[in-house]
Amino acid sequence: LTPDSSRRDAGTVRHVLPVSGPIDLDLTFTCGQSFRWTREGDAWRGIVGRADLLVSLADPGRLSVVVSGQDPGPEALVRYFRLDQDPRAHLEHAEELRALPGILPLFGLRLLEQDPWETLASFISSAASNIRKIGRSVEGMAERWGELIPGSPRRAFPAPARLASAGAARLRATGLGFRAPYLARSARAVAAGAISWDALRAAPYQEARAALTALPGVGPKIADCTLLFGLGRLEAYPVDRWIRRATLELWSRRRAKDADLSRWAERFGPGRGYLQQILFHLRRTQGPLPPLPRVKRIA
DNA sequence: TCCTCTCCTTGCTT
DNA sequence: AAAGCAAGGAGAG
Repeated sequence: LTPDSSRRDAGTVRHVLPVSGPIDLDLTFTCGQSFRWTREGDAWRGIVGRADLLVSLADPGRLSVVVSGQDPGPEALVRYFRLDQDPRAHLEHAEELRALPGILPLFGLRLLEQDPWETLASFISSAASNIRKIGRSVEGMAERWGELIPGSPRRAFPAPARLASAGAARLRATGLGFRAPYLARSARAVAAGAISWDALRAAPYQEARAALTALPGVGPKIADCTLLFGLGRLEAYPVDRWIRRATLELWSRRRAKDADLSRWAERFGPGRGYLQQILFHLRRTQGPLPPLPRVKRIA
């Protein structure tokens, strides 16, 4: 335990952790990277692993985390919130975007390093859906097949084998729709050991991406989301409808395809996943974006 | 091989 | 009320 960690009452622990760089909890939890966080007054409550967390800003630069259930410990919390990294360090190659009105406050958006399986399953559920509905699906799966979390009314996200044995029909009944068979089959594959998360963390980006797209219901976009949000691969840059719109508007590229946009984004460096998340949020909340001064054309 | 089109659930919005 | 839309992917042609 750090000097700032203390036991409050039975089964509850509080950690107070220093934060490097800006942090905006509202942005971080609503931007669509994670689906189990809800606002509770000035704090945010969410499920991480087998823990129920209540997160708030204790004072400037310090994060308070009250834990029920299985305590991840301060080190794991630092990793989950990337508290030791200033998000702005990942945006060094995106100088031209500082000119965009309203972008500076978005640097408080922090990419979370989440569980890879939960991330994969969540984003398989996300195809042609929306953030609220994805949240309901994820919560529904946890309610039905997740393990109990002591001290919390909610449950952990179910392991691959649990969803595999649930089967497509029951997943469909949980609101997964046409994505249910994809998720059931991918769960079976993961439960059978078809994917090694450690190998994906270490592999070259394109290889890791190819391994994921081999799963049913996983195309380039969902593979990139899994790499970015679940495997700490900040060079992943998921291209979805919003990023497509934003990129076409900012750089006036009307005929570019998704693969072109992925390649285009390489210019934003190894931390471009951060930029993707910021552009995603910017485009959704601000509508059409003004064209930037032209620099280079998409190949 | 690559492109384009359609279909696939569901629920909320217009 | 019908149509559009929502962090897409698979399959056909």
